[in-house]
Parts: sequence; structure tokens; C-alpha cells
Amino acid sequence: MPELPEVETIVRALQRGGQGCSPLLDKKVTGAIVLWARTIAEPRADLFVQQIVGQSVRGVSRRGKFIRIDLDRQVMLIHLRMSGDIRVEDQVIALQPHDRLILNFVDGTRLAFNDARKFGRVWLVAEPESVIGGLGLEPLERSFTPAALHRRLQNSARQIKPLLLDQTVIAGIGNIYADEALHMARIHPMTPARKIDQEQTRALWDAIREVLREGIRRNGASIDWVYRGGDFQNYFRVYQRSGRACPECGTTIERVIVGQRGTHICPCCQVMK
DNA sequence: CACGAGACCTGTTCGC
DNA sequence: TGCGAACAGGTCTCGT
Repeated sequence: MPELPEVETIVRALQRGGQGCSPLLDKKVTGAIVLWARTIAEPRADLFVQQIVGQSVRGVSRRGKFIRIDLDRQVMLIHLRMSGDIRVEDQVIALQPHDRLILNFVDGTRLAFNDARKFGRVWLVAEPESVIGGLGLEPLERSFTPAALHRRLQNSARQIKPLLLDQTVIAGIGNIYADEALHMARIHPMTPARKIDQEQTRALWDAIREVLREGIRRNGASIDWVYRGGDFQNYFRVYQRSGRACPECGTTIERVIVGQRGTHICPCCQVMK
């Protein structure tokens, strides 16, 4: 579920505190409880516990949809996948249903990784590049330029939407923001990437950054499980709005399947050229 | 290389 | 009310 803006919202809460979290920096791990073994991708669950105890948090950041927590000797990477969430709270509070991993800190607080669908994964590694090294461009950083995007598109015969969802091309876009960006740029999701001209590429580049920034400004979207009180879901242009009016032209929004993903389009604004 | 199907999981919603 | 099907913000693997 969580895409770049939702992950960014959580990372900011872990950095600054607020929204169900207190700042993680300098907290020292005194114990870890793995409640669902497969949540730990690497190393084995018992080794994870053994290795993380005694280390303190030295940094919190984001790369694509990954949360990166730098510790004294290793790096913990968290991917929330479809239903993951993180709380930082006092240890006296009761565990919640679907809590999968707990880290207890010396100050009496703890981090809880909660994940109803059990798709989320946590790594504890010395070399984070082994996990996140293959990720593509960060869409909100300087390296993501219209020219860089154009180059990627010209090299591919794939449909544009699955390409936007490919984390090795651009890191952080998911189903919501792909649909929103393509609508804003007036591009049909099935358009072959290399058929998108320079002008449309520029529009797509703008749209990607705009929808991601707006998502962050609104603290992400909250669907099904609530995320940080984010309210971007109230500003969707097309996502989950099939049968309703396009905000640009009033045409009824349609839901189609593209690359096996539910996809929302305005058949009037997003015409294949 | 690109695409589709299936797997991994649980919970909610919708139609009958 | 109950029950099954469809669907969900993601990604990986396998077969064609």
C-alpha cells in the first residue's frame, strides 16, 4: 500500500516524532521479539535478534519505498509492502493484532512493525546496497531530470504504467501515484514508452513530481488502514473513482486492467496517440 | 526481453 | 444473515 509519500511521512515521523512515533535517533536496542519469522528477510530471525541488540540508531532515511535505519554496525531496511505500518510507543502499551516485530529500547519505548498481510520484510545487513542497490532514480531528487526520464522511455517498448511501477527504473511510484500522474500528464497507461514524445515526457516528469509532492504535503493517502492521518485520498483525480466524473472534463472515469493492476483512467483526457 | 499467471497473506466489501 | 467472489497502496518467480 504505502508508496513514496506514505513512506516519507512515516520516515519524517521517525526522525522528528509525532503521529504515533517518538524520534528514533540515538535509541539503543535492548531486545527484539520476532512474532512472525518470515517478516525477517535477512539474516535468520534468531541471528537478527542476536545482532541488533546493543546497537543504537544513528540515522533514519528513505530510499524508494524502503525505510533505512542506520545502526552502529549494520543497517536495518524495512519494506512495508501492502499493509505494513510502524509505531513507536511506550513499552507498557499492549501489543496490537498483526504486530510482527518489536524492538525494545533502553529508554522504555519500543518500535512495533505491524503488518496484517505479512508481505512486509525487514533486513539487517552490513551492506545495504545488497538490498537497495538495484533501485532506480529517486523522483524528487536532482538526478531525476526530464532528459533522464526521456532516455529511459526511449529505451523501452513496454507500456508506460508498468514501467512507472518498475522500481529499477524509478523508485517509489506505486499504483495510486502512477494512475494520478498519468492522468495529470494526459497519457494513456498502455502507451508504449518509446512512443511518448519529448513534450509528453516533460508533462509526465512534472506530473510525477507534483503528485508525489502533494501526497507528502497531505501526509500520504489513507485507505483501508489509516496512515498517519494522511488525507490525500480526498484529492484523488482518478484513483478509485471509476463511475465518477473526471475533474478535468466531467467524463465518467473507467477502471481497466493494465499489467494485472487495477487502473483508473479518463477515456477522454487520456487518449492513446 | 516482455508479459501473464501464480504465489505470498489477511481483511473488507459487494452481490446473491 | 450467510457465503463466496473480487479486490486491495507490492514484489518475486516461473513459464511462454
